[in-house]
Amino acid sequence: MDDLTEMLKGTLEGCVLQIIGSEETYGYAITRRLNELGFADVVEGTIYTILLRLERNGLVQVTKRPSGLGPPRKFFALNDAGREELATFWAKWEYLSSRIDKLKEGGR
Amino acid sequence: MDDLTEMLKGTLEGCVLQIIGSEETYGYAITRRLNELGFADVVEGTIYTILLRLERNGLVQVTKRPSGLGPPRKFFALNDAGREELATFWAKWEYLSSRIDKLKEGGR
DNA sequence: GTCCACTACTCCGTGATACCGTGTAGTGGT
DNA sequence: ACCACTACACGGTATCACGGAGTAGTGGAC
Repeated sequence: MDDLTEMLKGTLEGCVLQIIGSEETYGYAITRRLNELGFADVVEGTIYTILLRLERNGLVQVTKRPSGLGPPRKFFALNDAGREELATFWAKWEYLSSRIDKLKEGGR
Repeated sequence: MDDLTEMLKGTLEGCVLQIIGSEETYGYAITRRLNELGFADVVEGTIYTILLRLERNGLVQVTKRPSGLGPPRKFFALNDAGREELATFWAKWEYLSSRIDKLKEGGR
């Protein structure tokens, strides 16, 4: 699938929130997970900027743990604000995707 | 629904293409149509920049016609390149929305 | 007959976001 | 010693939707 960059704007952050919400994890693993899920072109740099933003916005709780396999990992977990943000994201996604699907169906 | 701005990136242009593809129309009417369809906060300025971009990228055929109700209207219709771009857009949308829905369902 | 509302188009600057390339580090295998 | 893989960080770039302001044309209210 060719370039999805623009379409990912606004949704990729939500995807990261969802992944963090389902289990405490770290940047490198999140990137691999997204790649597996079909977001093939997403690279680490992108995920790290998103994680830094989540941290800055107070949506996650961060814990640094040694890895035994490379440098220490920064584990991310959602806090209450993060869970709320995730719910908002899904509400927006439902809203948007329903409108667009309607438009596709001939949309009157 | 609160701010969808970021989520619309990359999709709004496709929506405009779809509307133009279903009937030859002009900027002001496209904006009203989108508002009706639930894209409530989309404003004229946004649509005009998209229309200028479509024109610049050679995806539309433009015809100016007098209105009898205000200034003349610029009618837009898809050309072959535009129809191709529209098909690409829907393919991307299908791809992306299926991945995201899968992620939402617990996505492993 | 002057003001206002509605239609219709244009331009410019702003902010948010994903991407890219590069760099730094730690561990383990050959 | 070198290389591959893991893991994080940073700085610059392009794209896009938005906001605001401006310009025009028509017709109705008073």
